[in-house]
Amino acid sequence: MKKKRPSLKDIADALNISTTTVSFVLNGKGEEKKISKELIAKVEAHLKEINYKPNLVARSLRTGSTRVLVFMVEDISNSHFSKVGRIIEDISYKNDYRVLFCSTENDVKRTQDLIHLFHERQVDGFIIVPPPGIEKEISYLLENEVPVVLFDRKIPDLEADYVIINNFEGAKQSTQHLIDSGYKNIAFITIDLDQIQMHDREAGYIAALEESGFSPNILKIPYDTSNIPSSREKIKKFIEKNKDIDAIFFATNYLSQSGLKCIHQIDAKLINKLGIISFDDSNFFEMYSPTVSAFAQPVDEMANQLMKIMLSKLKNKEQGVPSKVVLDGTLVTRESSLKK
Amino acid sequence: MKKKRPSLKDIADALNISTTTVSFVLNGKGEEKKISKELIAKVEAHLKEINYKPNLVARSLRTGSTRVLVFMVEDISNSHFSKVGRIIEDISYKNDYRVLFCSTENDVKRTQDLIHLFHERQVDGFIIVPPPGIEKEISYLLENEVPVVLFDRKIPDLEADYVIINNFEGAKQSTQHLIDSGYKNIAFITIDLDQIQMHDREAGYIAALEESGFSPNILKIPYDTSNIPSSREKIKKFIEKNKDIDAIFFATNYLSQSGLKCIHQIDAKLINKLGIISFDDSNFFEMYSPTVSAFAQPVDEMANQLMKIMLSKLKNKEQGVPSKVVLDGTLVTRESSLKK
DNA sequence: CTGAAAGCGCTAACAT
DNA sequence: ATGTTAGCGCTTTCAG
Repeated sequence: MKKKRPSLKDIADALNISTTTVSFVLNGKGEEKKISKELIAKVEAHLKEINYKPNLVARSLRTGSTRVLVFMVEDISNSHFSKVGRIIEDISYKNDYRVLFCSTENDVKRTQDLIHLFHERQVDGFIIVPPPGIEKEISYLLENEVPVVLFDRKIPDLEADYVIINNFEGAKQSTQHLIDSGYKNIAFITIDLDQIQMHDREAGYIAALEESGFSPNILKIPYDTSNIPSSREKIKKFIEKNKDIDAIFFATNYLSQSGLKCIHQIDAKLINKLGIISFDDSNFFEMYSPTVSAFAQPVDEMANQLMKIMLSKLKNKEQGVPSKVVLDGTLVTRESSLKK
Repeated sequence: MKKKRPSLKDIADALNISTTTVSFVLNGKGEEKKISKELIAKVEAHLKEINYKPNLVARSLRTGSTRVLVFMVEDISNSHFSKVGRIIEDISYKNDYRVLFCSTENDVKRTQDLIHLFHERQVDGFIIVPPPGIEKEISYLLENEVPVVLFDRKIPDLEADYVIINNFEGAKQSTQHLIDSGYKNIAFITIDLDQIQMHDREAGYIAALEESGFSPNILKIPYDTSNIPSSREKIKKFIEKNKDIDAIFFATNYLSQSGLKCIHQIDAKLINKLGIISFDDSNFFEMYSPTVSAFAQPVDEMANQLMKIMLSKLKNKEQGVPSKVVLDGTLVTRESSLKK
């Protein structure tokens, strides 16, 4: 049963009217264009009957807009990002945009490919968690007046809109919380990545310790191995070597998960002696035993701000001064950071 | 700096040649079309210089192909699906296709929207984990000769290609493993969903028990609440009520994760007394304490078969008899299913 | 109130 | 060896 997809023209021919009329009805402009009630009804009935689906590729070529946005994050399966994504999707939908999700894995090459892929396919806007080294592609988009909003981290020296949180304050508060709980020897396990949000978290950690007269103890793991055995080895060795540590502050939620596993491997009882807190929350933390404290980012607000900026850029092609939004997070205290 | 995106025509004009020539060079058909080396070099140099990006929307409209595939699964963040997705992406890339990922959440409405969204945008093929009730949309795609391959589950009475695993055998083997480990009172916790793969898993469980003369003990959780507190309550009550249970077989990896949390809440020591096995593996199971046994699906092979079928459908528009592939999984035994 | 027709950027059959 | 040109399916201006 060979069914050539029906086109607007086919419909017009079948009804003996012009494609213009069909197009107007299709786009709900019937009233506006003063097409008679009867004709509108007739066309709509026919559209329904043959279950007509317009060819949006043709429409996009004509209108110059795909009504598609792209949401590119480090890892869409990370609950922090997927929660933001979900809200973005809702807001977009209400504004007649669809959103495509993808993971950069913090890999420049992959991110470049994705940006080109979507830009060539004419998506209308990008919301991006930029991996290190992606400045050039972002600038390229900006020069071509493609709406771009960064989040989670900014790119220094780039005049782009962004929504981030105050990483320094968050890290400082988290560290302070451990200090307040009575921990005295707090280690910081982070990713060895030259990104501003990581630097800020480290600085916040150090600042809190210094105020209380404690000294920092930092382990940096290479990013590319953060999910595989070798990084776990590093964490394991670090913990075994530093017997005096009584608490650990992990710089990201996935580091915490790796770390928790290491701690368990070293000694099943160890987890109950150590104070633990994680930057970024995770569903997993509520399931773990003990439940894990975290510094949570304001997911709803981030998504709302992101879309507010994006929609305004989509509306006014002329872009004024970039919006630079810095939000505050919230400390979520659970069992892992109580004094043992 | 208003930069109108350059078109093929702009380039042709700039170089004083025709768009045909530029198009041929752009598509690497220069040699084939016997365009002189010098001209090819000149055009390529210019393309590079202005960093030309073709408008793929226009190309797609013209060629009728977007070279985009869609991979729709229940939840792309579930490691079972994301692993398959990763391989699919690799194979697609090598064949010059890009793939878009999305989650159906097993929701018909959402899946319908996604199918329409992508079909209207003319994607070239769909790889789908079909939620219950999606038959009509799948048939629609089939009738319109859009390549579709189902996986993880088939739709009874629908003549579609699919790649699934032998759920009955897998469940039977898993149950048998618990029996072999000495457990005598094995419960089965599953999702109350009228889907064939769930029925098969249940049947496999029952078959194994019957062969050994044990009797089944099944809890069915409504799907829509599987991730939220109420389902955990159900699991909790079930476990508390059935004190004699010495092992539990969870029908999916996310059920296992919920279940593990419940078990922990009831009694932190309980997990060490109960035998646990999960259908579908998860990264989480290696991290948990104890590590969790699982019946793992053959991820690589599934992805390869899926793409083999998809690529052949993409090549030969005429579709013959649907390919129906049923694979075997592997039992991965870890700490949780050893005799305690 | 409705229709004719131009054109979005690209490809490829057909000319030359 | 390179150019001319007709569309792909749709929107929208302008005419009637």
